[in-house]
Amino acid sequence: MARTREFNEDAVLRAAMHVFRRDGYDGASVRALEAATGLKSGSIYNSYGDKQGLFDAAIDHYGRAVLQARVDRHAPPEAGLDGLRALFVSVLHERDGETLGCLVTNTAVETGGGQAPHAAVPAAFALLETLFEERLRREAERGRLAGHVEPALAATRLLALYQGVLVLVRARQDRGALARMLEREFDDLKAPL
Amino acid sequence: MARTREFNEDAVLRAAMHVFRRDGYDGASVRALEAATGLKSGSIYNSYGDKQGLFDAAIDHYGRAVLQARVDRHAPPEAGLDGLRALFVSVLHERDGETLGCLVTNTAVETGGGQAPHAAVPAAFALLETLFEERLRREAERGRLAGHVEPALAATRLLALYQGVLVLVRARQDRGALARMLEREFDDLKAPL
DNA sequence: CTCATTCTTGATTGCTCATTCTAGAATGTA
DNA sequence: TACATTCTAGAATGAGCAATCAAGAATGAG
Repeated sequence: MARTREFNEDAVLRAAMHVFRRDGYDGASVRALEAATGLKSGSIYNSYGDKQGLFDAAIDHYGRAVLQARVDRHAPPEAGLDGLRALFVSVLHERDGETLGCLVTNTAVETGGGQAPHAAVPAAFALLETLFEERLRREAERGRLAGHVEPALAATRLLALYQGVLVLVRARQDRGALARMLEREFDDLKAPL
Repeated sequence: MARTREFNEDAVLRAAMHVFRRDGYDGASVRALEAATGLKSGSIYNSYGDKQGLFDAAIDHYGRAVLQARVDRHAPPEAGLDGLRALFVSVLHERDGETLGCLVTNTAVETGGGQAPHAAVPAAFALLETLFEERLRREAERGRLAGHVEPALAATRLLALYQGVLVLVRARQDRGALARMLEREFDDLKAPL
C-alpha cells in the first residue's frame, strides 16, 4: 500500500533524549532535534504530533532504556547493598565532558515552577524509592543491614541523595569526592561484620 | 546634576529573583520581569545592561538575602546539629502552592548541559559544604557527634542531600515524608546520650 | 530659575521559535 | 507498470522573544 517508515525509532529517541538532557525542554530547538535525529521537522510533526509529543516519547524511552536498564544492570534483587552502591556510582560515569545528568531530575527542576510536573517525574521517583526500600528490607531480613536503619526512611533519604548527586554532577562538582562519599554512605548502611 | 534613580533596588531584585526561581532563566520573559519588578524594559536595560545582567544581580541577591540569611537565622555557629536540621527543614516551608525551590539548584540544572555553570553555583555549593564541615567539626570537638561520622565526607553527603531535597520539593514530593527523613538523618548524626 | 544630564516610556526592530503547508519522492500492491 | 498511500523536504507563517531607540519627563547643581 504505502511507503514504510524509514527511520529507526530507538535511534531517534536516543538522539532526542540526548538533546533534551543536555539543553532542557525549552532549550532544545526543533532544529537541534532535527540535526540530532536526522529527521526533518515535517517527519517529526508527522510522527510525534508536536515537540511535546517527541519529548513524551523521549522521557518514556529514558525511563525504560536508561533508568530501568541501569537498575537491572547494577542493582538486580540479589545484588543487595553493593548493587545499590554500584547504581549510585554509575551516575558519576558520563561520557567525557558530558554533564547530561538525568532527564527526570532535569525535568523535575525545569518544569517544577508553575504547572504540575510531567507524569514521568513522580513515576520515576516512585520507582526508585520503592526499589531502594525493597532492597533494604531484603537486606534487613538477611541480617546484612545496620541495626539503626529503618528501610522506609532510608529509602527516602537515598532518593534525595540520588537526586542531589545528579544536581552536583550536572554542575561539574568534583566526582572523586562524590565517589568517596558514596562509598562511605553504603558502608554505613551495612551491618558490622 | 541629573535625575536620580527612582526604584528600590532590593525590591526589584527580590521580584526578579522570584520570577527566575519560578520560571528559570530561559522561561522568564522580559515582559514577565517588567510586570514583577514594575520597571519598564528600557529601565531594565539601562540599569542592568541585559537580561543576563539582571539575572546576575538577582542570583547575587539570592546568595546574600536568602541563602546566607537562612544560614544565619537557622544555623549560627553555636546552634550545632539542631541548627543544621532547622536549616534543612526550612527549605520545606515555602509559601502556599509555591514550588520555587532554590535559585542555585535550579540554575545548576538548567545551565549545566553545555556551558560552564554560573559562577554563583559552585560558590554557593562551596559555602554550604564548608558550613556543614565546620559545624560538624565543632560538634565533634564537643563530643556531640556520633563516632562513625567523618566531617568532610558527611559534609559532602549533606550537600548532596540538600540539593536532592530541593529537587524533590520542586516536583511537589510529599513534604511530610521529607521532614521525617530529615529528623532521622540528624538524629543519626548525634552522639548517643 | 535654567539647563545639562539621566531616567522613563513604549513603540519598534530583527531574530528565532514551533508549527503548518505544499510539492514531490519513495513504496508496495495489483 | 500504474496507482494509492505515506513519507520527506524545506519554504512559509505567525507569534514571542531580547534588545534598541527616540522622545519626553524629572532632577538637581549652579
